[in-house]
Amino acid sequence: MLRAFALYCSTNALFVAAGLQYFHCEESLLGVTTFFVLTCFVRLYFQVPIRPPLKMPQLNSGGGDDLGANDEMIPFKDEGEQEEKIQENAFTERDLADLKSSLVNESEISQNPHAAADQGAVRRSHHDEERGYTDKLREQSEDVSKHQDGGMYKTSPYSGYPFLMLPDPYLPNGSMSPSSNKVSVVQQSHGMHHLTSLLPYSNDHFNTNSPHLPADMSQKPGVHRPPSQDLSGFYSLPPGGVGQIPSAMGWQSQPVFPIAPCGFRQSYPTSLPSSSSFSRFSHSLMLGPPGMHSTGIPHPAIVPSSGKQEHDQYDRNTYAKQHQEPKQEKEPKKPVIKKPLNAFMLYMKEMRAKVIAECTLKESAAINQILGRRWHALSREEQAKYYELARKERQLHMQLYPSWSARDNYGKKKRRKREKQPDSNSDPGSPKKCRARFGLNQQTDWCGPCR
DNA sequence: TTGCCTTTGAAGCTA
DNA sequence: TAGCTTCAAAGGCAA
Repeated sequence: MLRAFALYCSTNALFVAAGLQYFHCEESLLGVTTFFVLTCFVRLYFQVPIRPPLKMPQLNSGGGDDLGANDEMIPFKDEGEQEEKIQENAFTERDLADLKSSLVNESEISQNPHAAADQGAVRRSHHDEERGYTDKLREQSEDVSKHQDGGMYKTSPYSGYPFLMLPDPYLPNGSMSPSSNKVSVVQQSHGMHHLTSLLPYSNDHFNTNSPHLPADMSQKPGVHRPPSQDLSGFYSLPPGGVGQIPSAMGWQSQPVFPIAPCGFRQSYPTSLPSSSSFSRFSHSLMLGPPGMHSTGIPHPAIVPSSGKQEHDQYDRNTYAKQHQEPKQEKEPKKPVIKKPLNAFMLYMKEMRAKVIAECTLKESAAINQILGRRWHALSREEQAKYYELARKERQLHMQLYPSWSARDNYGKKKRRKREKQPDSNSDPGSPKKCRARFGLNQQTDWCGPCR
């Protein structure tokens, strides 16, 4: 029995030493140590399970008696069986190391299981939350790498984007920053010459408080008001309007805007210098009849009622044909007033040529996809410029065509009923829906989560 | 020849 | 009021 006790103590020297250290701070060290050693022996020798402590024994807790030193156990070793015990001891040390390791893991988990679970949940939630963004990021990064767009792309707005953005502070009092007052519409395509025009929106013209504009911008549609002199220079009068356009404002006398290469319509100068400026003038319109209102004032929103292709054909040939074929005079087609362009359309007009040049793409569907992603990648300020331009366009359009309604053009395209497809309006994740979900202003508030 | 594709936003319509 | 539809630009493509 005693021999077995000595043997066990020698083979479990580390364990016993650890137990001694565990109680080394006690006053009655000798009694506690003796009791602990005996208890350990009795428990382990008779295979009574010992519950490991939740906390690891504090080794070398600093100062005090080093009662836990291994040499304390030397008297228990049986020197005659030392070699045999060495191997055993090594084995038990490995077991003890495993036990310590398991205790460490258990301790770490048990110390704050909720925190660990929360951390995991947060990670999962964060991961799920960012998954959509990362998908977009991946798309964008692919797009960036694909198109080698060094300057156009910015750091992804998805990263670190606040979940709920504050209301968009852009355009306080309806005005923009001086830089945003003019939007560069540089179009460069396929090595052609630069086609640079500006949209020098003048606050004098577009500020609702401007004396140039009628005070009652919200006038009832259908009530014609003679347009202001400034506006008459770039927007034709409403069909049937009583206003007369000065002959000097005819297209022949207008400064010619450069013709966009590759058939691209030139981005129109939305801004209006007080003397002579246009809004949404395309090169085709500059050629004459296509956008020519009956008054002789060209306007990009006015196109032949037969549609785009006829419009394009009109651009190229109709002017000459019109002089050769007087038939058209017999059947004057009612001009169609197009919808004012929204912010994204303005952006597309500006950036399309650049994307085409960069990506050597021609299909508008693919280009528009790229532009759509780039649109979302734009900063708030950059998008705000286009929102402001679009807003002014609508104001101007409303001014010049007070009786016009978007309904007027319904059915003009004769579009077939499409199959149900997720679009921007039906997509719950679309910026429009997202703004509505968060109670944000549809035009001015930024929709962060949708970026 | 004409509509589709593809994008976002504005406006109109409907329930 | 929410949800849906249409149109605005653009050019290749298919029927």
